[in-house]
Amino acid sequence: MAATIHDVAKLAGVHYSTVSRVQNGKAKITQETKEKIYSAMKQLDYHPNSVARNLANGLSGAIGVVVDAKDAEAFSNVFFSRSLFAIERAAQLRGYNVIIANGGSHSGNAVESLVLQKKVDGLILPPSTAKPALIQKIGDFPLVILGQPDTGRLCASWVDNNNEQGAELAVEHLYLKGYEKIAYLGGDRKLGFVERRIKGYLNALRKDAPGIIVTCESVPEQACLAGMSMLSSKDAPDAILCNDNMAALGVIQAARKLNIPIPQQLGIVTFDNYPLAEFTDPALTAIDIDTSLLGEQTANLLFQRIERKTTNQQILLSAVLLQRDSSDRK
Amino acid sequence: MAATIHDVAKLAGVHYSTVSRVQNGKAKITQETKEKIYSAMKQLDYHPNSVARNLANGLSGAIGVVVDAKDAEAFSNVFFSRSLFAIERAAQLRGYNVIIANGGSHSGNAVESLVLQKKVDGLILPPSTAKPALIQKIGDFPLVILGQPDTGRLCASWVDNNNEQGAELAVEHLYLKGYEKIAYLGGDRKLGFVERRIKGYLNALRKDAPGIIVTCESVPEQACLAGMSMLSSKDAPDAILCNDNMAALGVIQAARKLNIPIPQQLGIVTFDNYPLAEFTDPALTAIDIDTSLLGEQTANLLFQRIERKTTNQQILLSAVLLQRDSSDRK
DNA sequence: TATGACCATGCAAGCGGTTGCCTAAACGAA
DNA sequence: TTCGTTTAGGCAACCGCTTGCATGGTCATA
Repeated sequence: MAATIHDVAKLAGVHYSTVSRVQNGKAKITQETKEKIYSAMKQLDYHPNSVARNLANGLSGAIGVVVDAKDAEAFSNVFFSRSLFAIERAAQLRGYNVIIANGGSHSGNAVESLVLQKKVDGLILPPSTAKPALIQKIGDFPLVILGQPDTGRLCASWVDNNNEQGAELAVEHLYLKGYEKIAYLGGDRKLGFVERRIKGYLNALRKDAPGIIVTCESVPEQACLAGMSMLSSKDAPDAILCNDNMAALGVIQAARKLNIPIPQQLGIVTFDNYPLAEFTDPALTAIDIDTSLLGEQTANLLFQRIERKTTNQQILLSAVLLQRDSSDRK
Repeated sequence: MAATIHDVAKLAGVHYSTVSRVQNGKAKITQETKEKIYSAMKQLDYHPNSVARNLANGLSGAIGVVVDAKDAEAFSNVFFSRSLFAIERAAQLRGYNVIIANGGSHSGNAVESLVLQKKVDGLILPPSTAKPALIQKIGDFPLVILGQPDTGRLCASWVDNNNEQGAELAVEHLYLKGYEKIAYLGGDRKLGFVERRIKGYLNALRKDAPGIIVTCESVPEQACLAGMSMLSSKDAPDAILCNDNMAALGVIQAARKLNIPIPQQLGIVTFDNYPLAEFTDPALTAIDIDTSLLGEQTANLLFQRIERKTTNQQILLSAVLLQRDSSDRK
């Protein structure tokens, strides 16, 4: 059986509350007493029981990261997993554990159970789970949304990358490279981040340029079809900003079928920098986000909320452009 | 303040131990009493405090999944994240939470703190973390290794996919397709699973066939170099079994540079079925593993160990071959 | 020497549950 | 009616730690 605080106290010849005080450091204790206690701890290989400690001070010592995944793919989602990595690191630094919970279709329940059963001190949620009803239900429980919520008037903290600015960056880059007619392909406009990307795209277009926007399912086949029809129309674009890597793959296929050389006659920039993007032929110029910073900021915002009830904050992180071959017209 | 068991008891007019008994279901309680209690619970929106419960019965209600990652990439590793998904699902089904912990370089410490501070009831470790010293240190604490440990004589449960059989499957497939001289490219033979794949490869080669094995760093550039030298040697292979998707990408590049058509003059099969593999040109025939089953089995083995101290078990899951274009010679 | 200030440590009441033991009520049999 | 059994549910100790309050000892000042 593992040693408890009582064993340490007995061995050190002090009351167990003294041991507790030495542990938490807050309270003046004689150097002599401290040393007796430390040596007893060492001797017994004492480690405080975190469950008991949490019960006593009404905490759980953990934060929950909720995923909204029907299948394993959401977990493999690079955006999610890289952020998770950063969140975990930030949490470890602060002494918190990270509990991951998949809600799937009924993530509301998973969330409620985590909160109501006091399993976590704070939550990180995806926008899809952070519905107003839920937010209201759990009151002012500390939570941060990882991504910008679709419902505009949501009273909550969130951290997101700046999709609008990312799209502007992409369009400006294409103009700079001498492309003149830029289209947007892919995504589902019902999704908030897609709409924001499109907004940025439209913002950055030249005054007189018509927006060409075609949405499609996020698989290469669909994007290829959409790309072929776009590229063979009479006013075909000479550059395409793709909503994701799957769309970009489809466009590459379409261009290949139509014998349009990339980047000479068609420039491509894609959102997301999945490992994939680097290894296509040609390699894809990508709008990348600092997922590590994203996760770190998210976690830190949450810790602030937990430890001293700060007000809600919203953070937007700028995207950067990774220049690769698909838009590198000399 | 959230309602406690005492509030429920008071409202229902019974002793709080009775409420506890109704909750856990074990004990005969009059229907009438039960109903009073249920209605009080509903009225107060009572949810048991899991921390208190855990303290009382000496558990933590969570399992730990340890990752050994220096950077975010290990988290994005499809093998890991898909397994994690399945582990989480299995855990949720059993009422356990999943705590993820990244050890990084000193994962030993993370593991110890989880165990010694009673934060988890069981652990899932990668082979890199499951060193004999650690295993010994935490005694017979329930743990399962996700992957086959490199140290042969390790007294522990583990679950892995059958790398040896996967390699055999690949070689047989290539022979069946009419390829005759099969090489193995990629990987680091210091890693146990690479060695096991190579063993399977050698097993399946025809009696008189010489093994051609070239290892290299797992990036396309290195694999491309290795592939070019292999393919331009005087006894070049007509098929290559790649240790991973990066190696396969490199081989595709090498073949392209040397104008060797795939699959007509060169067949390729790769280990791992990352999203990437499907979208190369040509699409890669891949040795795939059921990561979902892998995670589920791992979790279930752990729960068995936690709930009734079963003996250690080792499970090997068979790999399957996903036929795609890169080996599809008609 | 008496007085108060100060400080290290002991004491005990929680935190919110679980569970072994005990009791009183209910019931059946004689 | 009486006694023995059964059993629903009350009682209280316990899980291991935190923390407000009480206490006794030390020291400086008057």
